[in-house]
Amino acid sequence: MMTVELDPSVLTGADLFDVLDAQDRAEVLRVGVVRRLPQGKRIFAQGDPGITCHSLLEGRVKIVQTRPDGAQSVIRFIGPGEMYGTVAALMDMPFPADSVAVLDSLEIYWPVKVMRELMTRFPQVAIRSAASAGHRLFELQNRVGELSGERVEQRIAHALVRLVRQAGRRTDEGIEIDFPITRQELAEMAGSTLHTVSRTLASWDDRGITASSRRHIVVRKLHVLLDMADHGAS
Amino acid sequence: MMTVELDPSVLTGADLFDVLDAQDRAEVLRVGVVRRLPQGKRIFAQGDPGITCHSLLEGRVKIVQTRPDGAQSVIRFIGPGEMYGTVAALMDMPFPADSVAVLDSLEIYWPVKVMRELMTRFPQVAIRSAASAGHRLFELQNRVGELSGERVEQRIAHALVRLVRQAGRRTDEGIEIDFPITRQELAEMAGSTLHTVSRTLASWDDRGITASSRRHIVVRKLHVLLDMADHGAS
DNA sequence: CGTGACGTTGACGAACTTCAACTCCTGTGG
DNA sequence: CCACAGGAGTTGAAGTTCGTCAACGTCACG
Repeated sequence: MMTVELDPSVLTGADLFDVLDAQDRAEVLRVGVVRRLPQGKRIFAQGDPGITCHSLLEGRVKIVQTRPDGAQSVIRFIGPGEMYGTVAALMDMPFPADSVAVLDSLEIYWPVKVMRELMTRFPQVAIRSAASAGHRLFELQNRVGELSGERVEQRIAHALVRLVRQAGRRTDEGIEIDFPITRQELAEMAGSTLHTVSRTLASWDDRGITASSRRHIVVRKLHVLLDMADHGAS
Repeated sequence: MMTVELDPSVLTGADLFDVLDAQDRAEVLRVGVVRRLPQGKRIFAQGDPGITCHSLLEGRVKIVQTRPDGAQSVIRFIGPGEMYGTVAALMDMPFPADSVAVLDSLEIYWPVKVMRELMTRFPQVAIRSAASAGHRLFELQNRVGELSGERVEQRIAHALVRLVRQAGRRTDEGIEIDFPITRQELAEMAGSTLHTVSRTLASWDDRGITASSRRHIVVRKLHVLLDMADHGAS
C-alpha cells in the first residue's frame, strides 16, 4: 500500500468535513488512510464485517447489491466528497453490498473505532452523517415507490434524472453524465435489462431527448425526462 | 382531543425508551401528547411539514407513499413501541409519506422541538433512533434489490415473511399475522395488484403453505415461504 | 336486507424479458 | 502497425409473466 501526499484541502468538498476548520480537517486526515483505487477494484464486499468508514476523494464508486440468484442492483453511485460504508460500520454490521471503483479513484478511510472517536470529538461530523443517512432513507423510500408501480421507461427516466442530479455537468450539448456508465449499470439501477435500456435510449436519441454513445450519455431535453419521470407521459 | 390516563409502563416496550429508568420515562411521557387513533385516521400526510415525532403505544399504523399517478405503496407497518415520522421531523423536512391507523390505536407524540431536547438530555434516545434509522436503511436497500429483479410470487413471499417477522403470532394453526391486512395492502407492499395477490394466496392455500381468509393470513409452512423468498423456488 | 368493502376467477393482450445473432469499438500484444 | 479478443451495444423474434378488464361472489354491518 502506498502513502500519498495530500494537503488538508482535499477534504474541502466532503459533506462530512467542510464544517470543520483547516486544523481539525488536518487532524481528521492524519488519522485516516488514503489509497488509490484502480478501476474495477472492489473496496469492500457484501457480507464482510463493516469495520471501516470510507470517503471518496476523487473518481467514482458504485454500491452494488448481489442477490442469491446472482442478479445485481446498483444501490447508488458515490462521487467525490461522499461517505460510504459508514452506516454499516457504525452499526457494527456486515456491509450490505459491494463497493467497486468504476474509475481510477482515490479514497480515504478510517477504522470504525477511529471514526467513533472523531464523531465524539467533532459532533458536527456525527450530525452530518446522520443527516446524510436520513436523505438516503428518503431516497430509497422513493425508489421503492417507483420500482413497485412504474413502467420500465419511467423507471429508466428516474434513474437517469438521478444521475443528472448527482453527476451532471453542463456542456453546450446538454447535460452530460460525467463518468462512463454502461447500459448494464443503468439497467441495474432501474430494475431492467441492458436490452430494454438499449432500446429505450435508442428511442430517446431518435427523439433528441438524449445523445448516448458507448459508456456516455448526454441529456438534451431534461424537461421531457422529468415529465416522463413523474407523469409517465411518453 | 381527550387526555388519557397512563402510567409510565406503557413506554416499556418502546425501543426508544426502554433504555431509560422509570423516572426518566415518566418525564418523557409527561412532555408528550397521548391520543387515540380511530381506525382509518390519517395521522400525518405526505407533504405536511414534519414537526412531530410519533411513537405507537397500541394498535397498528401503516406508512403509505402516494405517487403522482395515484398509485400507492406501503413503505412499512408500525407496531407498538415503534417510532415513526421522526426522521423527517428531526431533519426538518416534509413527511415523505402518509401514516394511517389500520386499527383503533393509541399513540404518543412530541413536537420536534421537545424531541430534540429529550435527545440532548438522554443521548441514548438519540443513539437508538439513529440505529433504528440505520436498520430501516438496510431494509429498504434490500427491498430495492428485490423489487428490481424478482418475480411477483417471490416478492409477495418476501412481503409476507416480513409481516411474519414483524407481526407474527404463534398459534397451533401456524404463524398468524396479528392484524387485519387486505390483499390490496399486501399488493402495495410487494409492488403488485390485488388480483395477482389473490391468485397467489389461493395457490398457496391449496398447497397448505398458508391459510388465508378475509383480512387474515396464517402461515403454515414458513420454510417454504423462506425458500421462495431467496431461491425463487416454487 | 341492502349497501359497500373485500375477494375470486377467467380471458386477453401488452409490456418486458429472454434468446440469439451480429456489429462496433478499444486496447493489447505480436 | 495490424490482428484479434473481449467488452459494449444493437436489433429482431419468440415467449411469458402479470397487469388489465370484466363479471361475479361473499362477508360484515347498520
